[in-house]
Amino acid sequence: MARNPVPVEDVRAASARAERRRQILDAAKHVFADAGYHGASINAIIERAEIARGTFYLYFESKEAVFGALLDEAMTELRHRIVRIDTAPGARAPKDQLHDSLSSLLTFIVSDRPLATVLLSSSATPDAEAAARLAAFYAEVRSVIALSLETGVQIGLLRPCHPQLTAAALLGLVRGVVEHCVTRATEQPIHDVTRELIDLALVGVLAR
Amino acid sequence: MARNPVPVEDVRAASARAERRRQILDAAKHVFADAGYHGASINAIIERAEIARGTFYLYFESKEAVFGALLDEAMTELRHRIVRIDTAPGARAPKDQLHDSLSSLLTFIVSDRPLATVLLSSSATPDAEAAARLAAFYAEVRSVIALSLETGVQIGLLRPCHPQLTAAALLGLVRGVVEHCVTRATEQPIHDVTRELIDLALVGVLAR
Amino acid sequence: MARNPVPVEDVRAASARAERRRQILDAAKHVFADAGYHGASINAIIERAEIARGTFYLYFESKEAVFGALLDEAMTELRHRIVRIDTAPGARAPKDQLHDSLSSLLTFIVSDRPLATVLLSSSATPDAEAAARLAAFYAEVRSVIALSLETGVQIGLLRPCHPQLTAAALLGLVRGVVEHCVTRATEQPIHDVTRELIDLALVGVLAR
Amino acid sequence: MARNPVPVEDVRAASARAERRRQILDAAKHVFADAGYHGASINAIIERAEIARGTFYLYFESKEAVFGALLDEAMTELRHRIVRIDTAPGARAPKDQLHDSLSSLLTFIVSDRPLATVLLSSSATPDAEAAARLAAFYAEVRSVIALSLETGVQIGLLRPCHPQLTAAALLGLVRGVVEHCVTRATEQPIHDVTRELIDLALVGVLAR
DNA sequence: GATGAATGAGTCTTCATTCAT
DNA sequence: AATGAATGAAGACTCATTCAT
Repeated sequence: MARNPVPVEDVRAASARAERRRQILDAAKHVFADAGYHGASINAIIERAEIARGTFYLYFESKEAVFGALLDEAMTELRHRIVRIDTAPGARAPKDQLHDSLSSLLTFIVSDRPLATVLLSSSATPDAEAAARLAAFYAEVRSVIALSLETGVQIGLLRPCHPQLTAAALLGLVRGVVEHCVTRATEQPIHDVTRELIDLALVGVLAR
Repeated sequence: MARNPVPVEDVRAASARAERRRQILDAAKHVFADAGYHGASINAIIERAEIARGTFYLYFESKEAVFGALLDEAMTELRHRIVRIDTAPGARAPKDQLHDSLSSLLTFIVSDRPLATVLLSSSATPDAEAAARLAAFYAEVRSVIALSLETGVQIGLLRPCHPQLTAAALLGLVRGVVEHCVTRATEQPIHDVTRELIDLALVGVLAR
Repeated sequence: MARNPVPVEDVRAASARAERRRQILDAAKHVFADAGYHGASINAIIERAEIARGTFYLYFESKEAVFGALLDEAMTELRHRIVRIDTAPGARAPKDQLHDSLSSLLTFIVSDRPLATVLLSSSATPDAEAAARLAAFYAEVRSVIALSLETGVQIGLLRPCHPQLTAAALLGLVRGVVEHCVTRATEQPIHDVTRELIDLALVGVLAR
Repeated sequence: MARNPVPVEDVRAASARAERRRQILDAAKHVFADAGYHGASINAIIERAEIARGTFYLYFESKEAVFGALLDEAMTELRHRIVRIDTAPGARAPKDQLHDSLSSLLTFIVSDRPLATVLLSSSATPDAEAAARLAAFYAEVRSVIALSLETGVQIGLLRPCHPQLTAAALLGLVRGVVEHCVTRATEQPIHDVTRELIDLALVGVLAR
């Protein structure tokens, strides 16, 4: 057996560092959720994380940097949960695929209330770059939805519609639902919420 | 006849005061839209309003107070445009009523981009009370929608649904559309947008 | 008599502002002299000036700005006192002209001990621009001296020498003398100091 | 014979320690020269020395301590090069002695640009004690010069002058020349510079 | 002996608010 | 009523120093 090229201490150190980072990230998430980007103070973050002022800057360059890291992490998670619908002949029913994808996404976001709060409210200009990044993320999601809509229309599954506008509306719809779930204390099972959300999007509220 | 209890000068003075107030309110609206609540500085507001620092505090108690006044004004305007659907036998088709009401609302909000920006982004905790007021407003709107949904279901116009959840979703949908209209430079006619929005809400995206 | 175009209050306000500025500038000069550029804290300056923290920034953009203003002011004063020797036929004896010019310069600088300290010690990198400005000033002085030397050599008044090097040496010589005067508590009359300085520069220390 | 009281390993260790110390001292010298005392950060020093943060404090008590050590070292070197002129009957010509002594001194200081920078600029109050030490060194030099001047006057070699003041002036003159040599990229041979400097000090700039 | 993560006092700067004129 | 100079609490960030490993 070859000698382990990465000494045990380094691994420990690395994971200790990662833990510290997580601890700060978590504290920051709560503070951002409570006070918004501008309202959040480094003071509040380090108090919550129970670290010294300087320690914060050992792990993040600036307030903006933590915020950015928070967004990036969330966006990565969310991206994993956004799956393109497979419309190939043998694939599962699109509605079922949609249900699973959305369900996973909602479960993730609703289970992390502070994160949801940050994502929902942070269009509030958190200083240039971070705002841009979030805006870019939402734009990306909208464009995924718009493309899906176009495909759906082409294969006759969906009725004709203005894809950009409809995508914006649907994203808003999901955001509204997330806000609902996060705000209300009494939580319905996510599966039911997802079903209702999908029904609303697919067939609307009108009785047949 | 008794002497007019309100002298002419006072009326003039009162209206001059009201104009000044308006001037400040408008300036504040733009600044809040550009920079968010925390990012907005009294400096920026008084520069835009072309008044002295102290004058600001002659009209508003604090930064939070202008923000609150701004929200209150907007909420009053919006409330006027939210009309309960008349489902009495002789009334116009519910869909047409809905179209007119929504159309008027969207026209109002989309034509005032800064106001829209403030309303959309201001969940970003602008210090306690103002945030609470906006939240209360949205809750009010949601409850109007929820009641309408319940009525609609009762009279068989709408299919059964979870009213709270669906109301939250629909509000989100409208917000998404407003954001779309405000963000995009190329503006579609509001009537078309409204029609699309209503179709989406009523019959969804699925082809029949 | 025409009406005074500048209202009395404005004049008062302007001079009040100027006084405030001077008050801060003086405080800053002492603090810079005591602690050097980096060592000087805004805290120390405002305490000495007996003003509030914010007031400082009403008059100066930054710490660097006060320092720059201080240097500029001093440099302006010094420039006024650096007079080119008139070597025209009817002019006063060059040595006398030199004496008057130097005497005025030394009187000015020696009477303002803190200023002298700042000027003597501030080659210690006070952040970019200010350092550059002071360096430029000294370079300017050196070049004035060098030119004078060249002229003197051409008209046969001075013996041939390397102008740049000699100018640097003479500037150092003056600085040494200033330092001497500023450091020693027992002050000789400036006229005597000036005479000695000039003798040294002109005929050296060697006995004939 | 008794066992050698200083084991070989200790010698090695001692010299290893000395090397480390030198390594840090050199790094510090460059950093102080680049950024001045206050502007210099321990960070910059340890990065340049390629050592860990804690290691620095194993060799020096504090930032001030390295600075002090730097000055002490330089002062020791300089002291070795300051030789009293021998005016005994059989001795070499005083001017030649002076030339050799000054030449050696200038060669040393000019060849170590960072050190020269530190020595020239460090009157910028590097925190109490170090500044005092440098001031003491300069005072010492001045007093050597003053004594030499007095002797020279007594033996009729020099013309009468105020020794303290002239010493201060001459020290300034040397500093001015050093600054000139260190600043200019194009370096004249030190011997020429020395000759010019000595001529200036001895016979001044006036033509006979 | 060497390391570098952690510390927290201290820095510069901003900005909502007050108040004498 | 209007002004704007003055205020000082609070903010983000730096850096010399310590100490457990």
